[in-house]
Amino acid sequence: MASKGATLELAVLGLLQETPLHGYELRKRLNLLLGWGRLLSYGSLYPALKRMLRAGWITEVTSASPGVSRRQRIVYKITPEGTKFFGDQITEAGPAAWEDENFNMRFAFFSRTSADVRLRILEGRRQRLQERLDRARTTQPPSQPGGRNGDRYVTELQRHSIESVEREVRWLTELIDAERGGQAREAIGDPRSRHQLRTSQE
Amino acid sequence: MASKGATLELAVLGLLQETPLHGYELRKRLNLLLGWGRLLSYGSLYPALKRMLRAGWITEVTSASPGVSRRQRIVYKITPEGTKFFGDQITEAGPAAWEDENFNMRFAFFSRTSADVRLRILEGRRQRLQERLDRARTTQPPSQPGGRNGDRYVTELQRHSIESVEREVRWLTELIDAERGGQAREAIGDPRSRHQLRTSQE
DNA sequence: GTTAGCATGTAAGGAGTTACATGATTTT
DNA sequence: AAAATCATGTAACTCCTTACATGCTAAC
Repeated sequence: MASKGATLELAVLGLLQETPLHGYELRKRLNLLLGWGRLLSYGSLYPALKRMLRAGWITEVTSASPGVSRRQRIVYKITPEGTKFFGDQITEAGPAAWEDENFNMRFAFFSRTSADVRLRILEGRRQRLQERLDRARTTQPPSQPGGRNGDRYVTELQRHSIESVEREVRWLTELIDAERGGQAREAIGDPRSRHQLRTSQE
Repeated sequence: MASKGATLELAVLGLLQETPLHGYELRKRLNLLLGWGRLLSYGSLYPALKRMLRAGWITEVTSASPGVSRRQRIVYKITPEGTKFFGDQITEAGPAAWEDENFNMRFAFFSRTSADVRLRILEGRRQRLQERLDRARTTQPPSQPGGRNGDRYVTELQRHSIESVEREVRWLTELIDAERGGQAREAIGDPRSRHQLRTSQE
């Protein structure tokens, strides 16, 4: 039953793994983490938290210690079962991991993913996009299906879409190289790499 | 009632405007037109066609003339009411037109949209993306909300997302310039332009 | 004291998917 | 004759949004 689209649940567990949080704060962080489009609504989040409570992945800890703020809030903590579920899901490098809706979330939690799983997810994602490109390139050239061949705007839209996907493929390739380079360097002790992940200044 | 998400309906009407089609073929064309991700399912398309029949936007024309293929198929034709509805919707240059889910479809039918509406939709879309960028840039720098500041992968994901949006903004700017250039050139009779839409070879 | 933002929820409904069910036609 | 693909649908379900409803607390 919990095999399909547990994206939201997983993201919540991922955040709670770092620190307990209440719903309102959770929503803000989820919007930063997942959402480059629509914002998550409360009507989506709170019922999800209820489901997760019932599943035993999280527990309510009504903020009893009015330390910083005396505002009462319902704080959620991850349970050992929740940690296990998160670990299991995040470790799975199957199709679910490289679908459009899930990939970004999986990527965001890559720090808690082993190197080989990271690599397989990145490669699976690239494969998926590559297939999409192949389909697009073969169905496009002959004649637009929109009646007369080659509506200017339709053509331009498709050109831009293809370019966007190509760009993402290049990005993934760089990341894959970096992952492989990282592994190789770990193995042979070489700190250099051209395709490194940009590290934050510190 | 028909103000919200009539994306699928509109796309169907747009295609039927060119030529009558049956469901199966419609799906294939919609997938090319709209879908750079998920494929439209029959469970979504056929009920939509039923709704549109009830609304009076299309009519069934059971393929009585077995010309090319003697296979019987249900062909849908757009009605005058459907044409009117499509025209009204496609003319509206409001927020609905530059949302993520709708923009591509609106763009795909730009050939049937007047120049001023095209321009307003492109500008609205660019504005929307610009706001998204501003939000992203201001909430990002100080310290990641994910606990310790700057998880490498989260940072990389956000960098790539911002770059993607920036790229789309540049694309829109080029298109806007092209539209304005086109209008200006029409007015003053100058055939030159650097930011022209790529035209198909013919 | 009133506005803005924090905080938690529920009910109704929209939009789509998956899985199922069926059968005709074309290609191999 | 079998397999692929064309073609049309329905039922159950998932996931999410909108709109509503409520009340606290901090800042101006």
